[in-house]
Amino acid sequence: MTKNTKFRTPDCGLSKVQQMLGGKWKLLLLWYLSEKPRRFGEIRRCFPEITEAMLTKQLRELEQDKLIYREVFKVVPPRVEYSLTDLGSKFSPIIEAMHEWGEENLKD
Amino acid sequence: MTKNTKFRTPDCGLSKVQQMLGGKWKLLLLWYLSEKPRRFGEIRRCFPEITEAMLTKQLRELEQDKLIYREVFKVVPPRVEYSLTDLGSKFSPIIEAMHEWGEENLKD
DNA sequence: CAGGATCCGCTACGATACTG
DNA sequence: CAGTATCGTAGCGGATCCTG
Repeated sequence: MTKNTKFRTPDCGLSKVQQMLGGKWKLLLLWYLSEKPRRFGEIRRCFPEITEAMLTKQLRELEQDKLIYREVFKVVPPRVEYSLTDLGSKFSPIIEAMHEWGEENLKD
Repeated sequence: MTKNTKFRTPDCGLSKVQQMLGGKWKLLLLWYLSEKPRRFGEIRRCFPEITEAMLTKQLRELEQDKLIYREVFKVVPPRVEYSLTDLGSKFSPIIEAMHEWGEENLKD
């Protein structure tokens, strides 16, 4: 490689990844959903620090980016389940690796 | 696992990772430095979209987090070289994986 | 139960000018 | 060459209240 065009920013895949997963809770949410599908309430209870508004927003963004799937059951009371898409599933090993790296190396 | 304490936020390794690498340019910079050590000017020229102030800030943060090493040569004109630390090197396969995932799956 | 609607502060990001 | 020093801004993240 003579020119390092591969690092030029906007069209680089890595940049897109960062934009998609830059949100403060995105990685945590994806990681949580990688275990198994979850209902809104479950997620909320698992991450009490996130406000409902914020949680909704992040979930919607992940949905728009095709990382998670949102299934609405037409029942009363309402039931909504979030799960990883294929795309999201393909990413979860990376999240797992990031977590391991953090656990092993970030023991301040 | 009966309780999902592993997802509880603040003490989770994944959260720390996100805080460390959440910066808009951090991943790109680490990736660039994973090729080989670079001087400040080289980095700047490779990422003309980053202002000098921003670049300096991000590099300093990466340095504080022990991901990169900053070596100052006492010469005129000044020469400063940035390189990955062992910690940073251990993370670069993950960056590579993120990039590949992006390239393969984000072709909108 | 699973959200939507507002409002708002902070700080991450950036533009510009200057320096050892 | 490799930075600092200031200042300005947008939007992310959050608090709070409301609804199908």
